[in-house]
Amino acid sequence: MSQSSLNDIFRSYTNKVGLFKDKNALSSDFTPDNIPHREKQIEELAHVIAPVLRNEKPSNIFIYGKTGTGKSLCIRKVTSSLEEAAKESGRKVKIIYINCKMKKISDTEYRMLTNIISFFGENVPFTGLPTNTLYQKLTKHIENYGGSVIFVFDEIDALLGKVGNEILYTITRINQDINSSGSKITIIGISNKVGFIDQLDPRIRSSLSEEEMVFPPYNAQEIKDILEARVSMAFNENTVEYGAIRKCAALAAQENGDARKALDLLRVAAELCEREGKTTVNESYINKAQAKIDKDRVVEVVKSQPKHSKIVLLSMIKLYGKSQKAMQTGDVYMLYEKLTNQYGLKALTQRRVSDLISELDMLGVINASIVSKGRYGRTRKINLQLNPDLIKIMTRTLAYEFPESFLNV
DNA sequence: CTTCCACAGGAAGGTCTGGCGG
DNA sequence: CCGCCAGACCTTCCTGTGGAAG
Repeated sequence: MSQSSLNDIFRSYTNKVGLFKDKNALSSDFTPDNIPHREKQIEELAHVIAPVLRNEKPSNIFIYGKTGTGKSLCIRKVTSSLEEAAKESGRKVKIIYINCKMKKISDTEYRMLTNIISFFGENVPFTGLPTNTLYQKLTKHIENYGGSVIFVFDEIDALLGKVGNEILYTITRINQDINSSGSKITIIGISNKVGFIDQLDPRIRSSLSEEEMVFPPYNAQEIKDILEARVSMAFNENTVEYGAIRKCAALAAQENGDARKALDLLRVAAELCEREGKTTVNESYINKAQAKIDKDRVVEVVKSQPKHSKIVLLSMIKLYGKSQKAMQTGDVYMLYEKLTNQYGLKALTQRRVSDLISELDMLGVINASIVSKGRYGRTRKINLQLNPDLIKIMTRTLAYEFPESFLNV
């Protein structure tokens, strides 16, 4: 690229009035003053936790709703105004908001506890101590606090199994143990899996769902309202065509009424548009944005996979390249073994590879389902229903790490 | 109806890393 | 320095299973 064209790029940025007025308004952690179509839920939530202001213990709440239905947003809104109200009336209220899905931060029992304790101002070593010690520390902190402590566990379904049961059970038990100290604990659980509550330990289940709330998916009309409100905040006037908004809403409504998705689409579309130097976002950019989001996600995931997982994926791409049709675990494993040998690596067991395959499935890189072929066994049918473009990109991503000869087997 | 394939996927345990406190 | 701990990542061993073929 010549120097002058580089100058052009920068000049065009400074001279032109951009599309965006405040891009922040499209980000997923932006809390607008007004949350459309959630007035009822917000009111109900407020009623449930209001007793805090009278030093009474509110019911625990369990909130269910699909991704992008405004659960976290409403909770954030309600808890922050509760904090304000508490400050005015001199009540002690502490909100402990934990997103359980945060990798490396709150996805294990130990890390979760570290995270919670940090809300009380103590920094615990991120490894090394026995969990027991952490539980003791936490109990002490809550006892000493002498006010209302509200735990918000967002995406609580991410800690299914032992981790979740252990933590939730202990926290509910702390509540009973410290009755005398004046501290009160309330738990708000947020999940996007319907069946989550049934998979919990019965002792926790009843206590967690004293109060239940459902956030229904937004329909296309509602998403359109949301988008319009945000568009006027985020963009300069007359930069987004109505058709683009409609398209966005339609796409997002298809995907379980996910408003976050709609906002992402719009943001990416506008970024693409801006990059091309155009001044109005129209429908075609929404389509491009959709494709870009999908592509970026897959590429990102593939890049961050560990080596063996990449080789497994490579095996699948090669098999797919040959036959263009679905394959099964055994086929993939055979090729995988061959490849690892060539690379001078020790192959993992089939048991492990089976897990890697199902991980790739969950990450949406491949599409696998269990099928029974009667006499010919029961296995995973693996499909790479990716477009050729994506397969090319994946191969290139993988080729970056493996020698050329390796790729042409 | 039974058989039997080709795995799925649970359980338990091993090994390694990074880090604690004494 | 030691012994201990949590967690990531694997292996070993295992039981379970949908449905075409016989």
